[in-house]
Amino acid sequence: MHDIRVIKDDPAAFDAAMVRRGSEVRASSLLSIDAQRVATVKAMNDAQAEQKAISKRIGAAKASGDEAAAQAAMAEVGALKDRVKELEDEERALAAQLHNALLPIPNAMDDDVPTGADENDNVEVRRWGDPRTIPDAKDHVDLGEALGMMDFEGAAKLSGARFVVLKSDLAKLERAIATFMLNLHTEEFGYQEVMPPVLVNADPLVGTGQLPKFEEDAFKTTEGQYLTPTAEVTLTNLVREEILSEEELPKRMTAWTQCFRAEAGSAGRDTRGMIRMHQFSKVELVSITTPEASKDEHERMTSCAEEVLKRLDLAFRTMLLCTGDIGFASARTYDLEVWLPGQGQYREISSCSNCHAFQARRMNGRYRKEGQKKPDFVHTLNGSGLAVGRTMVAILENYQQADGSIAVPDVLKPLMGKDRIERG
RNA sequence: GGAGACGUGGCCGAGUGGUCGAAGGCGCUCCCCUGCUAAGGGAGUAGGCGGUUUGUAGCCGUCUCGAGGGUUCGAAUCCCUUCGUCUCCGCCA
Repeated sequence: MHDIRVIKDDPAAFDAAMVRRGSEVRASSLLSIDAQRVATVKAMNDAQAEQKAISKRIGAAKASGDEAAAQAAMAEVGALKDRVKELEDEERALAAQLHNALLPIPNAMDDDVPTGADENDNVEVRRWGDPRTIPDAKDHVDLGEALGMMDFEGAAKLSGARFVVLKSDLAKLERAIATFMLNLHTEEFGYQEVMPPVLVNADPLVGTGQLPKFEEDAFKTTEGQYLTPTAEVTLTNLVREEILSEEELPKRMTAWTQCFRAEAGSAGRDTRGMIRMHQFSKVELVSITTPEASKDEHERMTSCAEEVLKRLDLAFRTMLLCTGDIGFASARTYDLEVWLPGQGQYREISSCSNCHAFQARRMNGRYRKEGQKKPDFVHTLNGSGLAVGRTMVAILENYQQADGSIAVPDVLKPLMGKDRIERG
């Protein structure tokens, strides 16, 4: 969410930021609501002060036994009471109107975010590893089904399309991948492991920006709660309504959770295989930092995600997303794309975003700077470290053997207890 | 799910209709005193919004005692709703 006072200070900058976003929102419409609001607040405060003063006189008169003076003052305050209530209602309505107008507005982006229309305009910033070329490479679906460990038909019977049932060593591989990632992030990078709920109220989703604009992407229960599309929601919202001390920052958290997405806008896209599921697991990274530290933290977080791919010896490239591809809440985003020999292309496996104070303002997450009285909003960052399902896809396709078996990456061998996955 | 109790400032804890944003204690900050591995004295110590202002300093107004609504000239204090916590029972992984 944007700060109306920042918009007021420099409406032209806000308008320019929205033009880059392709948003039609302009400062003038917001500022006129705010001007009404401020005028109403002023009138309301004045009326409240008057009412309060008279009420105190009544109290004093009663205390001194001057019943006549008390009655006179009570008569005086009668009309004022309605006026106060009227102004309070008006103020509340205008504040809500402004709030609701600000909520669907996307974050402003950093100046160095490249201008572009869609993912084709993203800019490659680095590349690691040699993309494997495998003769007659199979994709993960053929590999997994041939092993008898990846069952889309069984999943369809249970839950419909875009679900998968993993069995035997692939079920175990899911667990091994997640454990490897969690161990790396907690033991080497200082992230605190968290096990959050996957069912949340609406407020946290408003906080991170999934609501109100993207309601159709989420699964909602009959109780009015939502299945979380990513642990970014729960981890980030842990600082909701909090005022942290500066020493607590940066706060780094990681969680392995199931993620649920309706994929409402993706009909027909990636319908084959495990790339785009309604349910998948992901190891998420979240950092809460001071405004000064978020830029460096963004680089650090991205390198933490990259390290996972390096240790798995999976070739990847790091992309700086362009203005047309970046997410709603993000000011700057790196995507990691892993090489998939079965598909002959790089595919997104992680997305690391710096949201600045955009989410913090929505959830009122703040910190107090040492020696400073007023609290300030924290900066929030989130990244996948990594998507577990897509990592499995990458391992299957990159480590496939001519006989259809899968070599286990070195770092996963201890967790798998074997160095090859083959049909049993 | 049933019954009951409770929800106050960083923490503990008073306050059951009148100047209470709120006693007292602890913690913390600053100052003073003391010259010793401790104590004493003083001051300060929530957040939001708005105004004033060069200013995220100060000052002024207002709102907030889990949240929302109501009664009243006036509510932390009364009523309703709701969320949460605890205890007992039931159920259960």
